[in-house]
Amino acid sequence: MAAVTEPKLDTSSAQTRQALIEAGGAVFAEVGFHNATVREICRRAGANIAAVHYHFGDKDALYREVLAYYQGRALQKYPLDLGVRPDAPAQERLRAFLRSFLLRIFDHSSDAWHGKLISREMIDPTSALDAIVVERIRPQAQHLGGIVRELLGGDPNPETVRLCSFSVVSQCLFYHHCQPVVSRLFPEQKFSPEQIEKLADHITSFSLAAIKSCSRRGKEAERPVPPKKSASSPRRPRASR
Amino acid sequence: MAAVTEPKLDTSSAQTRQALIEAGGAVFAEVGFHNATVREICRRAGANIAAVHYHFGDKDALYREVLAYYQGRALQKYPLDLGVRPDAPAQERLRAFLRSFLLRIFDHSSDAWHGKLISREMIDPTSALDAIVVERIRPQAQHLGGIVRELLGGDPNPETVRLCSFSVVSQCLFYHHCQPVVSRLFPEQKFSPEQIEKLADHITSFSLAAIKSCSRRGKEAERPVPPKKSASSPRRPRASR
DNA sequence: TGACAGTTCAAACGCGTGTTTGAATTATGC
DNA sequence: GCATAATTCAAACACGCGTTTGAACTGTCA
Repeated sequence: MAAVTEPKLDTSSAQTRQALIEAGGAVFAEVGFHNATVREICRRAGANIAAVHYHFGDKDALYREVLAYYQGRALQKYPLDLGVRPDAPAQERLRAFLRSFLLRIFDHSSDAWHGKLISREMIDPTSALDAIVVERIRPQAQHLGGIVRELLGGDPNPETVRLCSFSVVSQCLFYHHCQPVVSRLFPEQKFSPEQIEKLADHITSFSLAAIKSCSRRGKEAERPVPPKKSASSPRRPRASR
Repeated sequence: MAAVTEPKLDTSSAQTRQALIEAGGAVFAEVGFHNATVREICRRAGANIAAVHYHFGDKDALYREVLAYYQGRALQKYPLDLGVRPDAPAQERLRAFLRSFLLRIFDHSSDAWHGKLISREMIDPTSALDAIVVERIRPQAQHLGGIVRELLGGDPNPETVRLCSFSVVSQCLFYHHCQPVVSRLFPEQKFSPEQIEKLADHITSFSLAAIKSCSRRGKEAERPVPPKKSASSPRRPRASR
């Protein structure tokens, strides 16, 4: 209806191609690659079933195209550092990383589908996961690892860095992976922008306190005491077998 | 071959029924309900394709049966408290809860399939999820919530309890949901029993330190200061937008 | 206007799925 | 031992999937 005056803003071919990518992003993000059907994608794109074959070749090729397309947009909208300079304090960079992660997870606009696609790859991997790990996840892991290493201070054990990084990032991934459960357990829970900021606050302070304690514990064995006022010695509970 | 002397230890019908449940547990746990095929389950059970229909009715009914069967076994092998008394210190109970959770996740014996089945339900829910939330997840959430509430001390904000519980449990779920990624990022990482204990140690101390800090922060606003030596005021970083 | 390439369309193909069938086989009870 | 029920089996059915097809449509240039 709206396209009467300018029947070809772009070539009609490019339009359907774009519509397929966007509909594909939506469907793949919602139900995953395996459960997504070409018919549903074409229906949402307003295109014929054969359009996927004509424009991309097959479903796999469309999926790769969708992944590549949203990779660029997601990184553009939510860079890892969210505008915080790399020489900013590690605490600030951690908070920026976590906010970026959460915003990506809870963003329901089309720009955020990439994060959901990747989360789905983690659980039901396709052949595209190997490339995703190298191109997207490894850089994120190194980025976070750098922050954690600085927070731990000194020359921390690589395994400690890894464990702490996992502990941090897992708190974000939880809200994406387990949304069906969370919404059933706490139906009243809404994820408004303010709630997301509270969530980022919580995860940031939760993680900072924990990492500080890891740092302290790790150093106890080697050095006298880090330059802190007076930390109450953290007890390490052990289940009495 | 071994069953020559006693061709019917049980009725042969009950045997195939049991074989189907166990094969179903394996296949459902490996690839999820949607991707599991009746043919593969029957092949592993050494049964005919029609056996599922004959003994259970359809694939959905078999799935529910599998879920119910392993529910009992998993709770028996890995109770929430792992033998730690409910009047034990909260720190000890937290560690028991986390060890139980991790052991369930990394246990590759058939007793542990239930945990994997539930984890899969979280991500790709079937109609069975509602019952699972009520029967399994809610009790776990309440169990953990009780521990966290005690660790926070006083009369903590329910939202704080929820956020901390999520932060704790997410660190365990991560290792189940993201194993494909973890194994690609760190191929050398193995999850031996000793590694799992180290992991439980890490998550326990990480969480304990973080919860303590939450407790401190939450009380600052209302009461003078909790009975602690002298806590260095935790700064809350904010990204300077 | 008319040939032509680019694009869309409804229909169908081949395949794998869960399910069903009716005969063959095995166990059970008199 | 034999009729009867319970169980297993190979084969097929109905359906949805990704993919392919050949005709119909659309816009372009001479």
